[in-house]
Amino acid sequence: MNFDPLIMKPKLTLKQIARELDVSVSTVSKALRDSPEISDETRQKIQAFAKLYNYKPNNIALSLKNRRTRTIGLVLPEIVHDFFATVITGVEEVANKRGYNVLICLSNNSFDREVMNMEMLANGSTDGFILSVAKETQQKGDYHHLEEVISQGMPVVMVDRVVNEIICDKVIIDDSDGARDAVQHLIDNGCRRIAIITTVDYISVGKLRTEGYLRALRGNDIELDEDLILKIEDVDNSHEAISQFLGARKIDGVFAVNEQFATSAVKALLNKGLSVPEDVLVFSFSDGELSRRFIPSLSTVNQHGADMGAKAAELLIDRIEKTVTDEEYQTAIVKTSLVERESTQKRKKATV
Amino acid sequence: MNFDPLIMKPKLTLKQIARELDVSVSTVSKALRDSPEISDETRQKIQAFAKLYNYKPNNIALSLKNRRTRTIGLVLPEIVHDFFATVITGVEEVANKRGYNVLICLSNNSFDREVMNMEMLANGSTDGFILSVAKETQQKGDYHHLEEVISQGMPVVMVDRVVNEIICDKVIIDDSDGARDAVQHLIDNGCRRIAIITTVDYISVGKLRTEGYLRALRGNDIELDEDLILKIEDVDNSHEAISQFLGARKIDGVFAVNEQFATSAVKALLNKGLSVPEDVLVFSFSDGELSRRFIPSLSTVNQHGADMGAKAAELLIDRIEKTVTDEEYQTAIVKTSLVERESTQKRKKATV
DNA sequence: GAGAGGCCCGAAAACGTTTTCGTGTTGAAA
DNA sequence: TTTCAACACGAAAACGTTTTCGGGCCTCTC
Repeated sequence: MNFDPLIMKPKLTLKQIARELDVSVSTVSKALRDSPEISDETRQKIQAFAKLYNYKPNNIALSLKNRRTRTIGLVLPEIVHDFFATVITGVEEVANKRGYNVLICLSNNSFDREVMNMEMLANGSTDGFILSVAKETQQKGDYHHLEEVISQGMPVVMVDRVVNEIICDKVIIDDSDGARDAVQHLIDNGCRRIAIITTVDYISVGKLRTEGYLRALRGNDIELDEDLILKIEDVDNSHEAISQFLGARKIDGVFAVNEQFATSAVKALLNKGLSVPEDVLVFSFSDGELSRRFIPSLSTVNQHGADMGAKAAELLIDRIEKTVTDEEYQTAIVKTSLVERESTQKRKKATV
Repeated sequence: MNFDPLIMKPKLTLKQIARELDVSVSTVSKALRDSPEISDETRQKIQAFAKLYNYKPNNIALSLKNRRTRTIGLVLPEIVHDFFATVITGVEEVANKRGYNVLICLSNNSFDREVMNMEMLANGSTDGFILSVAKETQQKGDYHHLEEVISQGMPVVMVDRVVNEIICDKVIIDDSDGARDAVQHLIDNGCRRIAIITTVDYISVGKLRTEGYLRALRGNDIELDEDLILKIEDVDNSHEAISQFLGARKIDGVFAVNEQFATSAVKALLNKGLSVPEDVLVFSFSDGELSRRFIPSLSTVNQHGADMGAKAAELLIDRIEKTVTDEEYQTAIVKTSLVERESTQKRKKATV
């Protein structure tokens, strides 16, 4: 079936139906919406015609008229890591269920692109935003673009990487508790010299996870050794740093705040002649494909990204559809859960 | 800064500027677009005002007027696997560069959701589609929704999972060649009994990769052993099947058509007491985080997903912006490339 | 002083909807 | 026969733009 201009059938409009059936546009519109103003006869005629030619109202016209687009903007720093991918899945699912589309923009962790994207979408394309702020934005601390859209009356929900200075709905996980639980698990399994591989402090979640690590140590009266803390600035070139760090220290456990750090750690330990989990236990954050498939499979703190995305979409759409906006902004905390796998089980079982 | 209704400043419109400056709406519009019809004085006054209050035209109104949305719809089967994530990145990048937004919908490999999504977006939300068809759609062979949007004059570009029955622009990789090269590489490194772990044939890319495998064998006069071919139906529960398959056969090489199969294969081999790459070489398809981070890191056929997405976006936007549509539809083939890593290097080097 | 022409600007239509309001016709009640 | 309600439908405005067209006023020229 080649593309033949002759059989092109452009979208049907109310006006065309009206002309065809020799009624007015208003009559067609009302008939299709089952208005009692229209007689049964006319209504059935119009509905039959519309169905036959598969009429669907034009979304853009509806958006303009109703001044709402039934579209939500999702702005993410990146997408290649499983966590954000699952967030998208969650957002998409409830958005679709509630009749919304999802416009996705990637900031690539760049402040400028984040601002650009939001300005682009704020001009009518979107009824609200779900946002996980770019690394660079957190570093700069410049949030004028957020204040801007909020002051225009657009609801914003922040996910995971939130900024406290902005008042809006938020969805986060108990980063600190999750980290504490993970480290506690290491301690329970006999670890005493536990290294942490984390991010620099301006990344909110990195800072919180570091806190959790510290709390776990304190809670078990293990003296903090600052020398066992590695803060990574540049994630992309982290492997070398991790390798050197672990190579020079004697430890029995590693807590890494993401899968990348964790796998680098395992590799470094193997190169050093140690084995995981026999010599060193490794616990990771962010449960993704990588952790599941890795050998040894990695114990992780599951962030339930899909749940977070779903919750964020619910909050946003509720906010969009509320006429009265008197409800307090809330911060939903999605519970993490520990997923125990081979990397923390001393007696290595061949789990599949 | 709490959200205060009092400092709400809703979006500025031409009408408001006009009223404020005591001119007509048309004058404002022309002034902002630097029309020569407007005197310097008025123009500067209006532009200054617009800039001061940060006027931005409403996208929806523009879309309605121009009957184009500058938005492209991207419909994908899934997103948690790196390949599609990189495709998104590529699409997003050139779309943004050329002033387009990207509406993403996930079909979750479901036919119904694919149809729903496309119908939703086709009603004016989108100027065209980039699509990778759902598994279920390929299985059913029902493409009426594609014919539908195409007959309405919306350009469609298919990526990776294409269907030959539909005439439109396509972006694919040389699946068969890539697979052949990978298997050739195994042969060159001494493999003779090479197993393939692939998908069922209705998945277009799986079938093509299987073809490449067969071609490589033929090209080297290696007799085909049907018993070394494993076709997986259910990806999610594939590990058990792979484990049994490899456990019962004597081989010296494995070619897997995706990262999941490859990692399962490595695990199964290890459980069997074999080591990779010393005893068995493993080559995978789809170069993602998993292959890079795995131990041993996996040799893969890199699909260059970002390039594919970028190319698809270019094709689509060209098609959208062409007034004359006489150009032939083209199928762009993005070259794959082999990435050699530890899983096929007999002398295991500690690459980082 | 009158016509011509150029300069600026406004009115209106259009994109595709929905909704309010008005109006003509019909039937029945007075 | 008149009046009034119910009924069925159409006209028009509105959402926020852009663009075409027309017109008023000034200046120049003869």
